[in-house]
Amino acid sequence: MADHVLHVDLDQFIAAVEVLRDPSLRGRPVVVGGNGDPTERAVVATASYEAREFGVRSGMPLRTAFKKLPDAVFLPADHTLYESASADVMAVLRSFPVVVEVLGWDEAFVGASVDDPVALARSLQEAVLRRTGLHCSVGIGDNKLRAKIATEFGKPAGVFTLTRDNWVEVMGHRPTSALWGVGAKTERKLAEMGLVTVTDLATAPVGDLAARFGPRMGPYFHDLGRGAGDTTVSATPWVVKSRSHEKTFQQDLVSLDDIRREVVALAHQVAADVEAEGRPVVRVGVKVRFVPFFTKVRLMKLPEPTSSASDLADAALVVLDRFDHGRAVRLLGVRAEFSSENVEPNSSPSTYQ
DNA sequence: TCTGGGGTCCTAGGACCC
DNA sequence: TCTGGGGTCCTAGGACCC
Repeated sequence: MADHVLHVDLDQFIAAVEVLRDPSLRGRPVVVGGNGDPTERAVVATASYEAREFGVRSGMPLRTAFKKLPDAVFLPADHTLYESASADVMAVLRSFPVVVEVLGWDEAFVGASVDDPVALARSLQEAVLRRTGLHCSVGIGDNKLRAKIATEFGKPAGVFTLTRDNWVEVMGHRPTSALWGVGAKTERKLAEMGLVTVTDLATAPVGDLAARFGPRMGPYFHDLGRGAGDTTVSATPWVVKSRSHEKTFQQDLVSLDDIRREVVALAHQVAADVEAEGRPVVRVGVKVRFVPFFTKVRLMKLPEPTSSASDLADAALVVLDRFDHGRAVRLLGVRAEFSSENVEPNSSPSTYQ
């Protein structure tokens, strides 16, 4: 049982990996996203600190970034390179006597029973830097939520501790969107209830929250306000529940023949992932983003589980037929969902106050 | 400034059965 | 002929995160 939860987050991960590959990029504004062509339909995956100074942000259309900063270095996203760098980092973390739960390419929870978690954090940072050349920040908490939030206060390359002892002092006055799990939409709905700060949320009657957000989300938001959360750090690999591919077209698709052909192509990409996964698919979904920009998803339960590429493509076409066509299409996606049976159930989440 | 791609979880409503 | 509730399955939509 871990006494401390640490959250390790690589600083500027993608940009930093690109600089390692090409040291001449150091100190220059670097923007990674799409195919590296700033005139195409794509968004910024990462902007280096130098690029951020000019207002370039991740999620921003590449065309917008180009207008703000035409002299930046625009690079294509190289997933293979980032996966490899990520694996190196995780291996360094696992070389310590700790439990490592990977959260994504550039972050992980670390569970540890130690007397001095700050010293452990410093050791992790030093080892990651020495063996991979990458800087990271570390949050220390008494649960995952607090550790995750703490990391933001440690950036860049620092360590910050957030526990029940300083939760109210550090977080109480901040907007609810400072919480991991509260986005812009929820922040606005909470504000409509008069709940603006973290302390407002923490002291709101849980019944009011349940009435507004439902029997699970209401109490969940209440817990977030108090900083309560899961303490379990698990090294068990995550079992994926679905596989999908989607594609935004540089020119909108108009002809149904083109649309059908692209759906079949996406279904075959998904089928390749499904085959690699080695588990049959029970539902198939199709996503269509129509012009100008509204998105619909339709799903279908399959008559019986299958991994066959032609079955998946046929199902995707059946689902595609259920859309109202007539508008141009800017994005198509195909998703395959695996059965949730025969997957060990998640251990019941424990909370820590 | 025209808005990616890959995931997860929760909610609500209709259909259907008993 | 009209009318109960409860439970489960399925689908669409919303929200969030990296």
